[in-house]
Amino acid sequence: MLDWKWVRENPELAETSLQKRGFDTGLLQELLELDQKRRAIQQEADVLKQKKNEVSRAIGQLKQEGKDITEIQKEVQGISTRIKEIDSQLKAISSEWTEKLLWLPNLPHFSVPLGKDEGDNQEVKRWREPTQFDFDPLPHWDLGEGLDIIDFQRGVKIASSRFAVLKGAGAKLERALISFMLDVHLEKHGYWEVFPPFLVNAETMTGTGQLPKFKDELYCCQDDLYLIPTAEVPVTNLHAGEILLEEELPLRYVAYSACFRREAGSHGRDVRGLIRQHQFNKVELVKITHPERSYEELEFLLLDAEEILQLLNLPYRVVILCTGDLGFSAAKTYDIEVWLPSEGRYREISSCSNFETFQARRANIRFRKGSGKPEFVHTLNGSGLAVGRTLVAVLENYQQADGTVVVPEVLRPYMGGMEIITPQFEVK
RNA sequence: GGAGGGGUGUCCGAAUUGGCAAGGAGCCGGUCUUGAAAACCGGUGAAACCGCAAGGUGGUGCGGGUUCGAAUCCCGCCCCCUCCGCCA
Repeated sequence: MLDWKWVRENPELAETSLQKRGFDTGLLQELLELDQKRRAIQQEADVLKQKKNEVSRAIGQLKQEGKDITEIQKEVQGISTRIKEIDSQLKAISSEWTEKLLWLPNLPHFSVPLGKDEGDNQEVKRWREPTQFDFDPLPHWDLGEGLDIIDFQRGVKIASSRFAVLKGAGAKLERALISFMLDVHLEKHGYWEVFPPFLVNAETMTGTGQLPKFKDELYCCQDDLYLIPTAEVPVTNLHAGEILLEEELPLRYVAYSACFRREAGSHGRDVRGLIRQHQFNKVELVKITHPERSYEELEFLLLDAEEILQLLNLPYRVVILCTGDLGFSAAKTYDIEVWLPSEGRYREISSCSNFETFQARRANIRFRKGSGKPEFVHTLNGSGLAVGRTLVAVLENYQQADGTVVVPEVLRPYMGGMEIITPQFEVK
């Protein structure tokens, strides 16, 4: 949610800023008009209410003095009726305005490069060169099936397309990656671990910006509950409606969760393999910071996520998303992309964003400076990392000519000392 | 799921025969002090909204209703606690 006072005072700036995203500014105009109407109606209502309150107080006085109140009572009855009419108008226009405001995206930070789509994203860093092979590297789905550690067919059978089953060393590798990532962020980077609910209510989904606009991307359950598309949602909303102390900022959380996405708009993309699943695991970093320090915290967050890939010795690059490719709620986003030999290109494995006050306003997360008025915090998050895609990257980058896969050294303690994944065929 | 109790600010907590939401803690300023603490004095302390301002609206878990006027009365819902039932 944008700072509406600022928008009202700077409508042209808001408009050009939204245009940079390629966002149609018709909605902004509608909101500005509604806002004007709303204020006019509220002023009318407030004057009448003031009158009503004065008269009501006078009635109380007169009654105590034992005087007759029938005349004055009749007079104020008319006012009350009128107030009810205006109030219902006000309520209608206010809720229309509030609902529409939730559809307006965040404004890009000034440092975000101008651009139309992902083709205009700018590479800002590259770590190690793409892995070289003296044989033709296989895609992870062939490796996974050859080693019998990924079962795509049975995933589809028991659920639907875009579901897979990890087996044996594959399941263990997934679990090892989760534990490894959590431990690095806990022990080395000083985050605090939380294990959140995977189902949340509509209010929580609205707080981080998934609702109302992206309802089609979510799995809805009964009882007004939704499956989370990322741990960002429950973790950021932990402090919804709260007033934090300035001294306790920044709050830094790391959370493992399964993530559930309908992928409604991506038919035909990444249909093979584990890259785009309806359910996947992710270790998420979330920071709640002082507004003055959020951008330096974003840089550190990015480094924390990058370090996982460095420890795994996987080649990657970092890009900054241009205005046209920026997500709905973000003011600035870095994507980390890992090298995938089978595709011969880098693929997104982490997205690190600063949302400034956009989510804090929706979820009403504030902090208090001394005894001053509460102010909105800045919220940030980033994948640290997407586990399924990391597993893909490990399989593809660590594969050998015979179809076996070397276990990265840092993961061996989590794999019972296993050094090479070889075919197991426990269950056929 | 059933029965009972509860939900008031940053925190504690009063007011429920309808009539401006007590009091305290905290916080800020001051007096005193070498400094601090304590004490005392004053201020502040209820989201949010409207207004250039003065000020106003609003505000007692949420949403409605009755009334000139609702924390208080009525209806619906949510959450917490205790007990019962069920359950990993």
